[in-house]
Amino acid sequence: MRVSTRFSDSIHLLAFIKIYAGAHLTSDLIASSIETSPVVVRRLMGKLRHAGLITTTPGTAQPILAKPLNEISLLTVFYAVEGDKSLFAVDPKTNPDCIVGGNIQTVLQQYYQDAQTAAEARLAKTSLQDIVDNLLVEQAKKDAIH
Amino acid sequence: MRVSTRFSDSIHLLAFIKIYAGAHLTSDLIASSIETSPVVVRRLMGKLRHAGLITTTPGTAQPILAKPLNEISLLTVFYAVEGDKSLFAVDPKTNPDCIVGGNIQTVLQQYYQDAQTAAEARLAKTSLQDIVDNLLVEQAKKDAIH
DNA sequence: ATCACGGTAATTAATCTAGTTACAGGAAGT
DNA sequence: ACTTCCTGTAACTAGATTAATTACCGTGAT
Repeated sequence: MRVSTRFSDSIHLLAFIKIYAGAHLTSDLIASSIETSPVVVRRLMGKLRHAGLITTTPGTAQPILAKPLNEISLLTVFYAVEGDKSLFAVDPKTNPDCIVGGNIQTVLQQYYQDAQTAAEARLAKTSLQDIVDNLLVEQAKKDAIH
Repeated sequence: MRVSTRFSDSIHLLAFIKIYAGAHLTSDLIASSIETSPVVVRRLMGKLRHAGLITTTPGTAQPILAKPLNEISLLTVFYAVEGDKSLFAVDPKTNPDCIVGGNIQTVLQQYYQDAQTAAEARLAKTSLQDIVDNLLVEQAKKDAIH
């Protein structure tokens, strides 16, 4: 199953808006940082807007963060762009006339949910502000070398 | 970002071998429980064999569990069939000449790893014997009703 | 009015999964 | 030996998902 980069790109996008708040933030400029197309950026912004994380005005650049970044967790972003999609997939079509095939979904579902909840709890602990702070630290490390 | 049903099907397969140990365990029979094709079953068995979870003899039915099921965790099965594939995908191609694009992979990687480790820790806590026990309980519930 | 944008739909290309077909070879009964 | 029932794999196909692209409409500022 192919892995989506929407989640990573959305975090990228939000961090970019924060860090380059002074620039003329067009979808074109943001796309050049993510190295994707402006349409992809606008699609992501659409999902983030629906989730109430940013506000935008049609026809005008400059998306605005709707909340302070320390109030937005990675989990919030994940839900915004990926919905409540599950990390582990149950095979929905198995033989119901079999002890295994007839009950496996019920049994696996709970363990999968536990694992996913554990992962989500970690994502909930990290805010976008943490990401921005880390980005600046990493950049400072690079600058120190050169 | 979603795990294929190989993981679920492999758990199914191993549980089936245990529960129906008395039957003539051909890949055809197992496939009829998973509702897939015998070839898919044999492919999965190949991975499980390489991981040392079962032994098989070419030309002969009856795969054999290489260890007691309480010594095989869900995480072991996950690694056997999915490798160390990550649940969250970093976007590898971003603009290096940008504070965000140039450092985002490094930063996200650690948080993603934390989240994945948390999920894996949960998977490691559950053994295939737990799954089998639960399957039998669920089946008993059904039988009690009818 | 023009120009620079965002919003969104439709299409395409690449990739992954699972199902299928095909076939070589092992094991066991006759 | 021969036949039959299997496993082990490779090759191919169909479907689903993702991201990139093309295209077009509408908005807002100058």
